[in-house]
This record gives sequence, structure tokens and C-alpha cells, in this order.
Amino acid sequence: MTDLRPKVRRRLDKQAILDAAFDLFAEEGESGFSIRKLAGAVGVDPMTVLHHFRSKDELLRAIADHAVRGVEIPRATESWQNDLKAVANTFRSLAHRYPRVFHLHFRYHATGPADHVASEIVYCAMRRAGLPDDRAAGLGLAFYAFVLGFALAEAEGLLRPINDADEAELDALDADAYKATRALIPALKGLDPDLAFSASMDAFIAGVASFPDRAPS
Amino acid sequence: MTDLRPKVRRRLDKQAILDAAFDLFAEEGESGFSIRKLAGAVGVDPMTVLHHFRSKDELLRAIADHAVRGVEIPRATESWQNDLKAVANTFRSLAHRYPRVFHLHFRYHATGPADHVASEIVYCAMRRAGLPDDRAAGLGLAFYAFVLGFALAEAEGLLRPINDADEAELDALDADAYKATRALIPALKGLDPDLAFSASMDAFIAGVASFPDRAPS
DNA sequence: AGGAATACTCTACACCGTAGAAGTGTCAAG
DNA sequence: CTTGACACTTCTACGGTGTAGAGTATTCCT
Repeated sequence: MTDLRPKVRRRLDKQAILDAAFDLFAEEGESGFSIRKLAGAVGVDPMTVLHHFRSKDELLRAIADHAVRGVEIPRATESWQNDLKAVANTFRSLAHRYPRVFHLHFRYHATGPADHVASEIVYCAMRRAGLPDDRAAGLGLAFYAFVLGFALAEAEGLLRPINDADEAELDALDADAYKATRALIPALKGLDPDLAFSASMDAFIAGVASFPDRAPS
Repeated sequence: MTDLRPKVRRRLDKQAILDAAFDLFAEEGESGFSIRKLAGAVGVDPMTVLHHFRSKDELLRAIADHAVRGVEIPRATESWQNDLKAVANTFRSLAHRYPRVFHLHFRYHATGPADHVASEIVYCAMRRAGLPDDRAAGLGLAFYAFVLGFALAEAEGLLRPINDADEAELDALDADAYKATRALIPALKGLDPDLAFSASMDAFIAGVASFPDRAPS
């Protein structure tokens, strides 16, 4: 009945493979990742990998889980606003740390322990903000999607300050039709993603706080 | 010097290939898409595809462009709030229409005409909301990232109402540690993504409208 | 010790993107 | 009309991929 030994051995190997897989994926990105490369890096036959993970898809799922498993969700505080910001910052810094892995969270929407902890904090915050249950659920999920989306966009390079080529492209736009875009070129050159993120978080939170049909807190 | 004829012929073929590529990708998803399948569907040699698109990567980029090229961005109105919502709805419905294609917008952050039109409206709205230029740039981009992120999350199934299996998983969570999550299970079962989206848009917009250092509108 | 389970490897197959050479048809210049 | 240039298409081939299936080695339980 006590089958610890084989499992110990097996689990160690499986974990070692997963660690190596994560490292390889984080370094090379999805296009540079293959089971054969991974097997080569671990010094093992490719089919050994598939013995532990039934398919590449399952391995990628495990990689996605592995990333989120390492995050520390800060405990809830007395301010729901701060709690929301803390959750948001946690996921954003996760995306910063592993920019090439982060998109897997969308493909395999992980519902591991860390995700449950995070969404509990979000839901709790929404209710503490005085929202009725249906609103809390919807806005909580939307908040989650927003945060993940922002983090992904950032990881994929969508929010980088514009370079000279970008500037030239914007400068070539019609001066009348694109007045605002052209006027903001200097601001876009000096864009601070941290500031943009915290400002937009503040905006969203302020919007939640002033939600029409909320109860008094 | 006048080499119009051959180009006309060529463009038609190239466009036909791109159309077929888009259809195949939209139907099968990225994992079911290959140059060889596409070539088979068009009735042409695989290398012909690569003659028109230098590589698969370039073809995918063209597919991403193709999707966004078809969207109609509504013209700016007198209400910047409505303009923001209109842009948001445009991209969200794009994701609804082509859920398996939408993630390409993150990989190849398209800056085609449609994107310029959309971001002009967003920037213009932010300035009309009274934000200073640096804030307008940051919040405009953040708004964009939020909207794309929400749409992607939805396309990937992150915002579907929970099913019985999900419910059982949530129900199995610790009753004390996950009070809010468990309390919201009924709301999550009846979740309305449209409502969640519009409510969160309202929240964000209300937050922008009440931004501290904005000028009087 | 014997048997069963587990871990691992080898071989093989179908599929992939694409480099390079070899047609093929069309057109402008001689 | 011939010739050359050129865009277009195809053929062949190479190295890479995920993984099914059979075989081997190791380990554990009785």
C-alpha cells in the first residue's frame, strides 16, 4: 500500500523535466520549444517526456501552471482598493518575469490554487465596494480579464514607448484626421508603462467606487 | 515601365490565397492551420503560397491584418464616453466574430489604418475628458490594452458562465477562506458577459471622468 | 524468487516549413 | 519572330516535429 519510493523517484524526475521545460520555454519562447530539444537538454529520450506528460499540450498546460504556482498573492488588507491593486501588480510582475510564457494563461485558463486565491480577493473586494452579487461577479471577472490583458499586451510589446520608426509613421498621418495622435507623439515617446498601469487601475477602481447601484460601504 | 497587367493578375491570386488562409485559420484555429493544408484547399502547390508570402510568419501577419482591415470604426461623436464604448465594442465584436484569430493581434500588434483610426478616437476622447497629454497617452494605451485583453479572454473562454464541474470545484473550496467566491457561485452561473463588459467599461470611463488632475472640460 | 508494475528507450510514421532547382507562361525589346 | 527577362508555379529533398507501438530495464510487492 505505501508506494512512496517509486513515486518519490518518479516525481523527482517529472518535476525535473517540468522545471527544465519551463526554463526552455521561458528562454526560447513557444516557437523555439520542442519536446526533442527539451529531452536533449535533460539528457533523456523524447518519449520519456511523453511518458510523464501524455502529450505536448498537457506539458504546456503544466508549464502554465508552473508559472502561476510560484506567485505569492498578498493577503487581503483593510482596503479593497489596495487589494485589487495588489492582485493586479502580482499578475503584471508575473508577466514581466516570464514574458514569453504569459500568453499560456489565456490558452489554458488556469484555475490552480493561486488563481482561486487571487479571484477570492477580487470578488471580496468587489463586494466590499458595495456591489450587488451579480455586479461583483461580472466586474470581478472583468477586472481579472483587464489585468491579464494589460499584462499580456505589455509582455508582447504593445506598450513600449514608440521608437523613431513609429514616430515617423505617426508623423506621416493626415494632420487633420489624426490631430490627437500626432499631438501625443511626445507623450508616447516618453511613455511610462508603470504610470499608465497604475493610473488606469486608479481609474477603474474609482469607477467601481462610484458605481450607481452600490450599497453604502 | 508600365507593368500593370502582371501585378493585377498576381494580386488577385495573392488575395485569393489570403482569403482562403483566413478562412482556414478562422475555422481550424492555429493548431489546425498549415501551409500544406491551405495549399490543398486552394488547389496549389505549398511552395506557391510561400512565393507570395515569404514565410509562414508573414502569412500569419497578413491574416491578422486581414481581420482588422474589415472592421468599421464608428466616427467620433459629441460624447467622448460613447466614442470609447464604440471603439471597445468594435474590437470585442471582432473577437466574437473570429475567436480563433483574435490572439494574433497580440503577437503581431497591428498598426494598420483601422488601428490608427481607433487609437485616434481613443486619444481624442482622453483629451476631451480633460486629461493632460502624458495621462491621455498612458490611459489611452491602457484602455486599448484592456479592451483587447477582455476580448481575448472572452474569446478564449475565460468569461463563460461556470458549468457544473466548475461549480463543484468552487464548492469544494474551503468555506472560510473562499467566502466571497462561494457566495458568488449563483452569480457566476448566470453571468452575462455583455453586461460585465459594459459595466466595466462604465466603471473605467467614470474613473477617467473623475480623474484628479484633469482640466475642466 | 517470481510476477507485476513502472520507467525508459528504440523505431517508425505522418506531417511540418522551406531551400533550391526546374519548368511554365507572358511580355518587351531586338 | 526570336530572344531574353521575368513572375509564377511546381518538384524534390532536407531537417525538424509530435507521438503511436513495441521492446527493454528497473523497481516494488508478495
